[in-house]
Amino acid sequence: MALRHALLAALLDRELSGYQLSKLFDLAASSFWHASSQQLYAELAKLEADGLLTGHEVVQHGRPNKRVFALTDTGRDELARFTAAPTKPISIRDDLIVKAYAEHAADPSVLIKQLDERLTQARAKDEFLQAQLTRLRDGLSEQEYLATAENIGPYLAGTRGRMYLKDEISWCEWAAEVLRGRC
Amino acid sequence: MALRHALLAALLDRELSGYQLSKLFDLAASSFWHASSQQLYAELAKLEADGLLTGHEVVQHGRPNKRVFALTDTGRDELARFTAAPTKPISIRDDLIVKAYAEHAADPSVLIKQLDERLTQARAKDEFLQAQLTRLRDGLSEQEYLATAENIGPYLAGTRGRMYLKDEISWCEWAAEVLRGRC
DNA sequence: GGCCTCATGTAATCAGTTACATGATTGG
DNA sequence: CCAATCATGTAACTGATTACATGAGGCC
Repeated sequence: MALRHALLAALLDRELSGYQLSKLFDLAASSFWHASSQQLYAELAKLEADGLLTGHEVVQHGRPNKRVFALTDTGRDELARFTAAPTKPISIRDDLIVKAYAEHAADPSVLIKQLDERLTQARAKDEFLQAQLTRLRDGLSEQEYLATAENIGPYLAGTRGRMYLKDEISWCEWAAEVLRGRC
Repeated sequence: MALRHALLAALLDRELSGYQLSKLFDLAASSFWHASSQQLYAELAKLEADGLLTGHEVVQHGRPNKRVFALTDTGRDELARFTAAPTKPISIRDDLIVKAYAEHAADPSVLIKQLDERLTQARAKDEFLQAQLTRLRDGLSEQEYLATAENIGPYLAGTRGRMYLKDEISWCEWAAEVLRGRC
């Protein structure tokens, strides 16, 4: 039930369909949580069955109809309860770091290739995310935005996502450089 | 089988027991992978059954005997194969970021408390990890160490871990400050 | 005598991934 | 007519967590 609260948070002040949520939780697009569409539809059904969400059909023309979901009062309470509960720290579980750890057994060029690939991916994601944050700010400076905006949660989360991506970028650059220097 | 390769990497140039590995993969201590002791013993058994590791009893006096594990040639090959295979990017799945995303529904003071707690944990972990890295360098500067040391893998991985922790520290500080400024 | 570290597991459950599946509509 | 986007799932499996369990020895 880990995705559960991420879904409640995503639906906090808007209604979204499973498909729209699958865009938000997309691996490339999500700064705060990732989930596959299959997992999303399954969890949405559970959340509705548990009374934390209500879904209703939206008739569309020119494209298939959809079901959008909204928080119920119970859902809102559950989200508040979750927020107040102690948070366990996580650890990164990234195969790329394991590969770096095993550098001693690896062909350096193979490892460098992996680092370069990740670097490219991270740069692309960072650009995307930066654009999203800029759009959120809507012309305001960060300071103005954070002081005045109604709902800054997504901006706080997105900023954390960008920090992670920036680390990926600098670590990959640095590690690849170190390895190149040893060949 | 995700822990699998982390275990192979950890045993790359030393023999360790399940218990020693459980220290290495401890939530507070692990810069590159986390696993519970239960999971470790289960995975070690599988790895031995699959012929990637060999275990042998070490008789101790003053404390219980232990079984230490070493890589087999097959295990070493598997690790090389793993390193060369494409690496999927991961996404952070951190409840704390979800809580920040849901800031709009939360009591600010509750969220600030959560950020402060995480901040304290991250600082403690970072100090621990910094000490580990310093010990690895053994008097050398980072540059010297990285240029001359035999096996720099753990240092590369540990550095990534520290970057993550430093982000946690600055993000928690920043977000808490932003929230305090809005009360 | 009680708590901590060392040492190793079993069993049940939960969370997430992978593979497979379907069908409508829009745009080139 | 073919590919892309919109829209929603089922089923099998893998990986990780949680709860429970045991026993020896050292230290205060």
